[in-house]
Amino acid sequence: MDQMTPCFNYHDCENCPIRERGVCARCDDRELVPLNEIKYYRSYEAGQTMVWSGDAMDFVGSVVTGIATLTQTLGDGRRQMVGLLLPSDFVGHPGRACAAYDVTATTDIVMCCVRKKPFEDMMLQTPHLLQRLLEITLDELDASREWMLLLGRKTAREKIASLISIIARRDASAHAAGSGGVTIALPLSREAMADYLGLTLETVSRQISALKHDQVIVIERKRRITIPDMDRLLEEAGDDTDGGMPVREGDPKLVPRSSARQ
Amino acid sequence: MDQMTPCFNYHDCENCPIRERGVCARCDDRELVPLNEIKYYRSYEAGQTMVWSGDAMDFVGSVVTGIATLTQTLGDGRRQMVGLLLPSDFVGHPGRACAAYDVTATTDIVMCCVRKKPFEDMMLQTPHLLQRLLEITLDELDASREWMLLLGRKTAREKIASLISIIARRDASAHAAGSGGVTIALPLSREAMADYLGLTLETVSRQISALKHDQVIVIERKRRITIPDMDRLLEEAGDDTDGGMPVREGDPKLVPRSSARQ
DNA sequence: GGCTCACTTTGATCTGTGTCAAGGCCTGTT
DNA sequence: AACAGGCCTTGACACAGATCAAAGTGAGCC
Repeated sequence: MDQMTPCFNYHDCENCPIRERGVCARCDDRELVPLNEIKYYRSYEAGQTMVWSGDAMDFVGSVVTGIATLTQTLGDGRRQMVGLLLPSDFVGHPGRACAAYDVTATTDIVMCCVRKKPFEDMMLQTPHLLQRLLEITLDELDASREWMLLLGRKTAREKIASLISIIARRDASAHAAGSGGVTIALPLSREAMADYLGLTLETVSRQISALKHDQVIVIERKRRITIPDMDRLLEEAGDDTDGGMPVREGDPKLVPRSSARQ
Repeated sequence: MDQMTPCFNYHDCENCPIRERGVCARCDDRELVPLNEIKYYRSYEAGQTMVWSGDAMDFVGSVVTGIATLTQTLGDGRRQMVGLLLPSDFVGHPGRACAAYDVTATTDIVMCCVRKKPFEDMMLQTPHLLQRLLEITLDELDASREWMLLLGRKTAREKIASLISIIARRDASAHAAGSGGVTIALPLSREAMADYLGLTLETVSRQISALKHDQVIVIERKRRITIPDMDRLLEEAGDDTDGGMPVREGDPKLVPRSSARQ
């Protein structure tokens, strides 16, 4: 339902930037041939909504370059981002006719698409495709469950620290800064971060300021930060596998109760 | 690491209560033969932890009867339930050695298990198994994303109403009560509900009392409630696809901002 | 029947984060 | 240089839900 402006030509999959990680990663050269024939590229501009939740969705696709988000919306407009799509991530639900989320381009983006029916047919004949899609989906599921822990139980400060550390971990372009630190570009506006973290934009801004004040992060430009001490940041994120003394089992009285978010 | 007390005998899969919905649902009789040979049953008592997060997990399995939960824990003890396992649900991550979550039996439970290695091998040779597992995983992913919306953006009252309506929808044993209402058994303690919803036990209790006071639900016994008017409950849950007037696009000023949970 | 123990409810108070509102800071335009 | 329009930050205040505390309920046991 949008434009279709292929902005560059990967005519063959050989040189595709996501060859190693996409749904096609396990396919051998022979299997790539039919895929090559039915795929097509689609590009969208930053800010554009690629798919509306509830609309018919007749294709599936992979992000080749750029970043997109999956969001869900409540009747009254409250929004929650439920996924962040980076290059090689897959969009679409084989076997389902309608989109379950809004998909929005955060940056200019290029997708490698296949119409749903041919994709489903091909999947039935190509175990390598099926296997890889299962792997990807299982990883997504783990990631979204980790996010549930963040949304349900972390404080605003921990949420921000977690988001930054996740971006730092996934951002291939993150490169070491001067004194052993790491510099990253935030691909999201404060509002998008708020939608991701289940916070308001103001709280996001305040917590970023607080982390800056406490020198956990250094603000280069609004969308560019450096992390002088990654361990410190991970500590702030709260999910270091064990805060210090190794507890578990033992006297249940020592185990604090859940919650603590408010 | 626990007991292995098969408490009943489904020696063949034919009569298995989850034959229609489990990972094996798409397998034909021929494919069932090798599965039949490598599967084994395992049962656990209510309250027992079946798997500890981080421990080696050398099997995968499906819930045959009973209910279990997946939970994640932060270093300081804050807990978040990330999945509720009902009969036919699948546990385990092929291709991963360690469990990512604690798995705990909520009721007495029987699992149909297969050691991981044989399962993986068989999956490579049995597309029907692979296909069904992909379906199950995609559905899980959708469910967990819906839950992210709940955790990030719903109020306590909406969370409780959502949980009750989800249980009502999934509970096969839910049967019509007298005047068109539905009666269900809550399979969870208040504390478990709190862990699921990202709330405290006290807030759960208060909101249940409030819904009772407002006659959205009727409390039979503490763990048994009836829903006189399902539509009313769904309205309280907040995610009716559209609160009334069909908005979207149009004047952006009319779209309220996100958040509203506080 | 009375006791225990686990679970649940209810009350009083506190606090983290939402809400409302005002400015500040870039980047592009004329 | 001045202006406009997006973000982003900061402040003051409100309130939903957390926390601390105590009492109620009900099933199992002697």
